[in-house]
Amino acid sequence: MDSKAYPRQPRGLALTRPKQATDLPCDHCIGRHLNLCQSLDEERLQQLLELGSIRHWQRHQILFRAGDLASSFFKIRKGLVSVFRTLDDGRRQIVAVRVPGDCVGYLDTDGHYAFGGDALTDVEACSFDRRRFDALAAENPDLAAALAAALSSALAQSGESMLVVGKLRSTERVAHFLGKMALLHRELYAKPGPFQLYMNRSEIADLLGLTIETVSRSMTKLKERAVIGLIESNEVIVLDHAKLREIGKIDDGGRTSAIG
Amino acid sequence: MDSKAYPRQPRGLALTRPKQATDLPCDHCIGRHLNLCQSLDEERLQQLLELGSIRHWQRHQILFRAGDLASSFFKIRKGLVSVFRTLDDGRRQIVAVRVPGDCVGYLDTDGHYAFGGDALTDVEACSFDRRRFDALAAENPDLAAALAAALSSALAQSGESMLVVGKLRSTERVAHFLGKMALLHRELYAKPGPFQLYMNRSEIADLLGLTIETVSRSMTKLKERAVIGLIESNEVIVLDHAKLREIGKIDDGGRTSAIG
DNA sequence: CGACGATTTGACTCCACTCAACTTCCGTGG
DNA sequence: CCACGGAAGTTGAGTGGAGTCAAATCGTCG
Repeated sequence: MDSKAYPRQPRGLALTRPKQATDLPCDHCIGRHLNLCQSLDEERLQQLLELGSIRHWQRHQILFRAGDLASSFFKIRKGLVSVFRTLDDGRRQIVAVRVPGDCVGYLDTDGHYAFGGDALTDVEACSFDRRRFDALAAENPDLAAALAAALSSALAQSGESMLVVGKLRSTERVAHFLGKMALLHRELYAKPGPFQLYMNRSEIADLLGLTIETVSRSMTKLKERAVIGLIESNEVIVLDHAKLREIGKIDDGGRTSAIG
Repeated sequence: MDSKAYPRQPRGLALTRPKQATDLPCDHCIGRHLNLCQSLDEERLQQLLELGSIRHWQRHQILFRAGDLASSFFKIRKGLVSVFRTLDDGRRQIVAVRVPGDCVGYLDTDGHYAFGGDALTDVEACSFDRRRFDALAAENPDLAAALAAALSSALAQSGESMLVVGKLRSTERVAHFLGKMALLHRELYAKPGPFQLYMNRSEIADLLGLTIETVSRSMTKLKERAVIGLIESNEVIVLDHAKLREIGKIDDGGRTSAIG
């Protein structure tokens, strides 16, 4: 119905770059999900390491493009990656934000990437040949199990995101996002205080299924209610964690930790 | 913000029951996803079969409840299962609809089901002990690979759902849903013609992040435009497949087939 | 028939989108 | 040094689409 084109605000390279993008700790420090190196004997470990090569991307560079041949996937070591899908008319939905330790680019339809992958910050990732990895996994149950665990975790996160986008109001969504980012920050740095969002309003909007204006207004509301404080537009401090979690409907215990 | 309680229309047992709910073909007929019995030797196959026991549920019965101890998961043989999550105030989001061949109840946080599972139709499923299955998978790479494939597929579907719920307008969402259901119908029965939705307006609304009234209005619009026809409120015939896919933004080729 | 549940339809409201102006913040160059 | 331009973000006014509330219709079952 009424498929008018979305003239999308120009999504060119941002001049302002997050101050310490590459400062995000690497996965080995925090050991989240799919620890590919776990419990493999010497020989297998060697094989796995041979498959992977470390690569780097700058913010807003593309790791992989939806529809391209999915020859390899990536295990993030540093930085954040957005996984997204775009409609012909320009509407874009960020499906997940992946963090150090996560894998991206593993999903394919018919051998082609099912989603696109963008570097939200400067990114360092280990690139694995998909075919050879699968072959190795087929002979190493532990590796396969790790993969299944990672996929399970991602799927659970994805389900939570569905709830957020499908059922929460705009300010609730933004609160949810900020709450999850705060958790991520604590997990990565194990310290409270202000933190970077690493995403601009446009990216947050595409993640939450809102517009940049609505995101901005929601942030203002949360600021007015003294739930958060804004150091800069991209730097946030949570003033009332309980309230933020309540508004954002973040189940306490906070075991499911990523942003997805 | 303003978390007023949602008085939710009574979701009791529906008196009207889909005519041939148990008529949905079982997985062995169509071999979708995670074929657990594939490529196992005799001994392993025997072990696997010993883990599973076939169970039955009626429409609107609960397979598993979010938060309960996730002692076992289920491979659907007949029928449809909705996987959902509920907020304290009653808002509910159906995260995925699973079909014969799929597995449900595999996702857990800390050993407890991360989502709830409802029978959308009468359901026949094979129940597996989670712990013992994982142990078997740890020794059978093929099994683990099949599991990973199933999870990958589910994750890709989940991503597509995010796009639908996050970026499509109400009528587009309903069109998407109907298009996917039509595909499912063709896949299960390999024939065109009218088909059952197996879901009432309330369930469709909870799946698409809409209200029952909006779903109803969207269906009326599609009917008025001669894209679909309604035999009964629950029985649909697609009059213009191309148009339906166009409105619902269903990428052609239609390889990704499930509803999730 | 009468009651109830499911769905449809109507009237109205409100939240989020659209369009537009304005502010900030940079960086560049006169 | 300040002027200027561009990009990101904020704010405002107005619109529209989906939600809310309510009534009407339809179908089924007792």
